[in-house]
Amino acid sequence: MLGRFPNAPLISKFESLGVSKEEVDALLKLLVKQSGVSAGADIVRAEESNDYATCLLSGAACSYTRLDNGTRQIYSFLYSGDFCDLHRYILPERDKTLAVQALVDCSISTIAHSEIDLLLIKYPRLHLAFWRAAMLEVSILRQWLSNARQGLAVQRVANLLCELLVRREAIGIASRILPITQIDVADAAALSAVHVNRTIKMLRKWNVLSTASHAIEVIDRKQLAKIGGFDGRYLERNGVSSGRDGVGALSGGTQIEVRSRLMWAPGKRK
Amino acid sequence: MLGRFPNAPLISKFESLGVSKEEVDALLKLLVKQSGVSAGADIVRAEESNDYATCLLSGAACSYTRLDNGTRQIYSFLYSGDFCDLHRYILPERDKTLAVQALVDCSISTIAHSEIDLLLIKYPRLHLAFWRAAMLEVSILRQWLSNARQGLAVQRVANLLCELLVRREAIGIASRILPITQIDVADAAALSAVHVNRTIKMLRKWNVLSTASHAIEVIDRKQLAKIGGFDGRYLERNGVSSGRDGVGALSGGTQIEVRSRLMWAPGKRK
DNA sequence: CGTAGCTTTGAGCGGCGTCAAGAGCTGTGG
DNA sequence: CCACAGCTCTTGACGCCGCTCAAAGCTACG
Repeated sequence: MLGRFPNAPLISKFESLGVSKEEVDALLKLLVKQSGVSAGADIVRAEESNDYATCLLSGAACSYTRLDNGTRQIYSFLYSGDFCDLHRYILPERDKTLAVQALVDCSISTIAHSEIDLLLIKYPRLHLAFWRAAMLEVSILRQWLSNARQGLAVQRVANLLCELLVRREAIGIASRILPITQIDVADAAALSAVHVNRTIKMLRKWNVLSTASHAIEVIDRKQLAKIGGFDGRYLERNGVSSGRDGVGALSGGTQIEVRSRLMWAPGKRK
Repeated sequence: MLGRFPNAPLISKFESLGVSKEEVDALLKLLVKQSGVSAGADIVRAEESNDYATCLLSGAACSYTRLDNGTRQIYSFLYSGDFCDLHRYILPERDKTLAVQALVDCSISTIAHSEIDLLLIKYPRLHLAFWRAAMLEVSILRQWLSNARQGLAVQRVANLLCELLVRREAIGIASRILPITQIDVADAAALSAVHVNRTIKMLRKWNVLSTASHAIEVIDRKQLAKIGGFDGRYLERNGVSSGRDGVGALSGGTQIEVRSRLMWAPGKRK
């Protein structure tokens, strides 16, 4: 699952952000040291400053902070091709409490800040792409903010699951089984784990999720999008609407079950 | 109040983002057509695409969307020197429902997208500053997300008022009377107007806000920051911590009452 | 086969929304 | 100068969603 074309998602992402193939290649050449991170471990640790940036090559992660009372607040999900800690390049003195944790087994790569300096000067379109990516993050965060404040628990959970589905598809993973624990969902939707469970129970009763216990498997995506009020357009990287029916990429789509890792991540999580 | 040095906040903002005086001047020369917007009117309208960007020279505004049920969702506040619609330059096909509304009387100026193209090429540090500003927005949105999900209404309102205080000071307004209606606070904190009122009532009883009815006047800023769990560092533009006591710029500070417009804006708001 | 972590289910409660009504302030038109 | 309209602010009663506490069943793994 991990092998084959580890750089494909990164390439397609940057091309959709307006970067030429030559420029992406220049970036790839500097992403040298690859390494693995097991599920539950931190990819970027809080209160630690690096002189390099980290790029997620495969797997899935989340950015989060740990509050005083111990709760983990998830702010966003990261997938193949996403940089984890560019804020530490551009604003090194800020967001020191923000960390990134692997949700499943991941492989990552790093690039020195000094190399980025040179890249930006040499390739203005790459520079523009980074700005675009930041603006996309703003857009996604607005969506999360809206989702967090508005509506019932069912809507919030449904919306979250829809985003996960679409973002996984964007990098070529078509499984309808989401490799995420209910606790992760709780921290991302800002609900208690108990109530997330009750909510999922309802979605199962409505035949939107599979009744197969111990896994989150989406059966009826359209219904899920309807419940969550999900509009996938905010996720499309190139900003060009694909002209679908208002639920983003959630219409049809073939499915290739990738059951490699679905639940029960060993998790050295605290 | 508006006159004198209309560009001062913009200059200081971009200088703190690492732009040289010469580059700011180049930007200023292109910000030509100035105009006024009265309180309650839209500065940027939803579902309208422009070929220019708008910069707020004076006053205060908020970015928002209108939900299906009619509620106004406020995502951020804008002050002097902030650009209102750069997302339409960098991602023209997205966030079409996002609008910007003047909270008080404002003066604005515009710059053509084509001019920005040229500026970015000629002045890479300006380009970098725009990226930095976007990252700052991400940082602020994370704070709002955290604030929206965590804690009680009192904390959320207190946190919001603290941000308003600090951001107004950052552009030289030292008044402790906030020119904002309780309804605006409600839409920004995602609470009902009724409950915001009750919350303010409590803060008044605790001598954190003035009991002077019909205006939000902060008396005890330290207490307010404590209640709201406010850490002003996320607002500092240059990213360099000023080494204060953990409540950002909320320590002391002279006050110059600027009562020009405080409440009871006529408001053609729907 | 025991332990650790995730999931499931129940009981009770409290914060915040909703609905409703009234009062205060401002600007407008007669 | 007064009346009116249209805000915003204020206050009360009531109901519900989601949190907390608590305990038990499942799955994986050493």
